Amino acid sequence: MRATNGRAEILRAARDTFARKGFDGASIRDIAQEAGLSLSALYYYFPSKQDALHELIKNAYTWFIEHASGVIRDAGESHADQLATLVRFVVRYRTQNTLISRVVLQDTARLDPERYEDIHELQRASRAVIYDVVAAGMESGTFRVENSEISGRAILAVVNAISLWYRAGGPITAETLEREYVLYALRLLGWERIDEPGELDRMLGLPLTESGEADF
Amino acid sequence: MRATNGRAEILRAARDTFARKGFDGASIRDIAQEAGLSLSALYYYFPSKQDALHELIKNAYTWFIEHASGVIRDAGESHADQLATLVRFVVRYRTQNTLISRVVLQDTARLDPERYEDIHELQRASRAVIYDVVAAGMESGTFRVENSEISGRAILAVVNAISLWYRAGGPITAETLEREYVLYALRLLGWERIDEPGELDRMLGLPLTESGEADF
Amino acid sequence: MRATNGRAEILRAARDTFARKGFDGASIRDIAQEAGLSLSALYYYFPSKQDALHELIKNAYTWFIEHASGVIRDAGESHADQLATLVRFVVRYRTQNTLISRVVLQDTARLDPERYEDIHELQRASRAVIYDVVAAGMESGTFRVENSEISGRAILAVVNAISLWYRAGGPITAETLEREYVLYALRLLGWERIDEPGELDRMLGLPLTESGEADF
Amino acid sequence: MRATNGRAEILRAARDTFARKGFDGASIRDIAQEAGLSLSALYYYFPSKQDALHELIKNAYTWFIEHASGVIRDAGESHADQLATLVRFVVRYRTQNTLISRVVLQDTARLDPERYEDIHELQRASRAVIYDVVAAGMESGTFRVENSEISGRAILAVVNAISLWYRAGGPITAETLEREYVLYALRLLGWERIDEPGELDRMLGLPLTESGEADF
DNA sequence: TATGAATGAGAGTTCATTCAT
DNA sequence: TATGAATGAACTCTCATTCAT
Repeated sequence: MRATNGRAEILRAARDTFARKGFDGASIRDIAQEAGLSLSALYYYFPSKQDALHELIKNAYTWFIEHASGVIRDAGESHADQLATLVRFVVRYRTQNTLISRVVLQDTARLDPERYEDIHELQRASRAVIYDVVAAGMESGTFRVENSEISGRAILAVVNAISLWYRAGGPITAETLEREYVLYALRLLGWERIDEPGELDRMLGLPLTESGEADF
Repeated sequence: MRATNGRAEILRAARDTFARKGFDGASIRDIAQEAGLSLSALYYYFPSKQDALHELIKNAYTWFIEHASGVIRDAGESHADQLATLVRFVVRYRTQNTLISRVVLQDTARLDPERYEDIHELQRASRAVIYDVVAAGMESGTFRVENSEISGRAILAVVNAISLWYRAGGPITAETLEREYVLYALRLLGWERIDEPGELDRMLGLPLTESGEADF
Repeated sequence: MRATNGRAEILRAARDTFARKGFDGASIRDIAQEAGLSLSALYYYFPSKQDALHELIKNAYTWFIEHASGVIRDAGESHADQLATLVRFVVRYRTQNTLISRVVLQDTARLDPERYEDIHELQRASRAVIYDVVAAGMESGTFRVENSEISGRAILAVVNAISLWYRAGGPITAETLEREYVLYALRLLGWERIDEPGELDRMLGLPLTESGEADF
Repeated sequence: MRATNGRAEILRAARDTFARKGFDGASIRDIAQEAGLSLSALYYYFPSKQDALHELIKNAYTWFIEHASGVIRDAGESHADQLATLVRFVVRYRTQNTLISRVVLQDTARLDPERYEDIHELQRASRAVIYDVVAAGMESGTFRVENSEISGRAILAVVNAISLWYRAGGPITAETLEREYVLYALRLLGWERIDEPGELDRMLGLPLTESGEADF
């Protein structure tokens, strides 16, 4: 008899297998083996491979959106502080959840149109979290860029790419990334005070209780 | 002569099909249909699906590396100018070659170990083009960052992501991206002069004869 | 008490599902759903799908044989009257029990050899009911046919086919069928008096207390 | 290398296997084995199991309809002769093509709605062949029944049932069936002259060049 | 050059069935 | 009585690939 919970175990196995081989390259048999279950057991919990992928991606976006809002709220009134905290939060998330991050990045396009619908909305909402902070900073005169979507997307591109190459225990630490990416993001947005002595360190000292570790 | 150039037609079909469905999601039959050829015709030109992917990716990297060096050379001595020109070149490449860009980005990981070997080298060389400019700029005091790999990778992440969302004819033009991304890149590297009046426009006026359009 | 009589409910569900999809096309899950029970509940009552089919068919034949004998007995001494009454009885049965009739007709051949054994006997006995009346009529000079099996089987073919196309509420009523098929059967057997005025009506007026509706 | 024609061989194998096990009970592997081909070879010729069934049934109805019309034409003006010839033709068809007959009878209901559409039309047309003769005979006063559909369907039921029990080489010959069924059919329709001496023999002597053996 | 025919392996999925509770 | 969880075998169908022509 198995100790672990079937459903969660399968999601974990699916996540790992998709991350390694891609959705189409991962067979249901691969996932079953990774989960230590029989092939047909997967079908007891998920009606199809697509459904497993959908749940994985949905959970990831949902978790991210829910926690990101709180993180910004806790960062105070300053738009620069909000953005810095958000970048730190995403860096932590991406470094601590490389596998699901990779799946979301590379396999969302494999969802069939039907199952992509709600994910599309979540994607929007997820991107809006950063776009909104940038837009607010633009209006308040904090950030000097012309288009919050383009600049927001640029910042996202940088942090999202982490999942493609980052490896825990490698030469580049998560802490280094946190520091550098906060610096890059604020420079990119034209917030010159980031280069004043102590300013970057102050931002890295802002409270960020969220560990960034998702529980699925 | 051009009518049914088998080999080229197949590569084009493979590129389009891989871009749309991913390597594992694309069947050889899909490619044959897209190419307007019979299944077996593909095997006359390519011993396997992996070989087609390999050739596609190899061509892409080779073309990029060859042309990028020239682009930098033509940009003159200034490291800032070199970097700006390089960014402009990559933006043009990514906006004009979205399909092959997508394949390289999403399907390089599907190459079998054997065929990945030389590609790995090309990837390195390709990244080195930008790392080297950044490193040179750091040494000369032009750029104020601590790590050329981290900052170079950040810039690459921004421009490479273009292929994931950019659509010709969409609301955001390639010209806009060129301007914004040059701005972001130089700000990110701490080159403050980019925000002086006229400087960005001057850089966008630098000669860049390369169209960015690859011929495969 | 009747609310969820498991066994009976399952038999009903199996009958309906087999009728609609055929034995091999019907899954145990289909039946469970139709019965409003869990999959495993079926196994509490029936050791296998084959057993459910077997019981269904056995019940049908048994019920038919038991009641048919009585019907004939009640019809009096005349072989023509006996046959007419028998035809009427079968027409009623087939129109009122289309589902089980369809199952018996189309799925008896799906019984495995072991379980077919006793059914085979019941089939024989069931057919013998009509063969015997025809044979008796032949001996008494009432019917002018040469082979009671061939002619009996012909009459059976007509009435059995009802289940394949008859639909309650459709343009052709059960009463019409009763009248026409009695006429056809007696004509087919060469009993010319059926065409004398009033004779058919008299026969349709013969007592037939059996409703034809089986209770399984 | 195989001597036989792939497509035809597969149709034959499908026909035999469906006849023996039913559409849902027959696996594609069964058919492949029966055809002496690999599993996947079947898919070279037929896109799906449903398509093979559809083609089988379509061919059968088409062949029948095409030949039946000619048979009636050759039978002369007499509606009784036409009907007798038609019955003889169907008896021959059913005794000589038991397998495809069984498939048509038992597996037409397994066609998916889409593929059933044109078959439905063919069924209608096929039944109309006999309904039309009966109706014509009714109008001319030859036949004394009230409803051509009901009586026509009754005659069809008798001849169609042949495929369910008839076995070449068994105790009952095809010739016997031809004679008996012509007799039954005409009696059933109230054509009393069939019982005049020599009449039945004359009818069985009518020309019927069609062998009844279909070539698929 | 190019194709039609064929194949073994493996894909996702469903099957009847079992068993501990 | 009834169920949730699980399984091995089998299902239809698609895969990349081969080969004779």
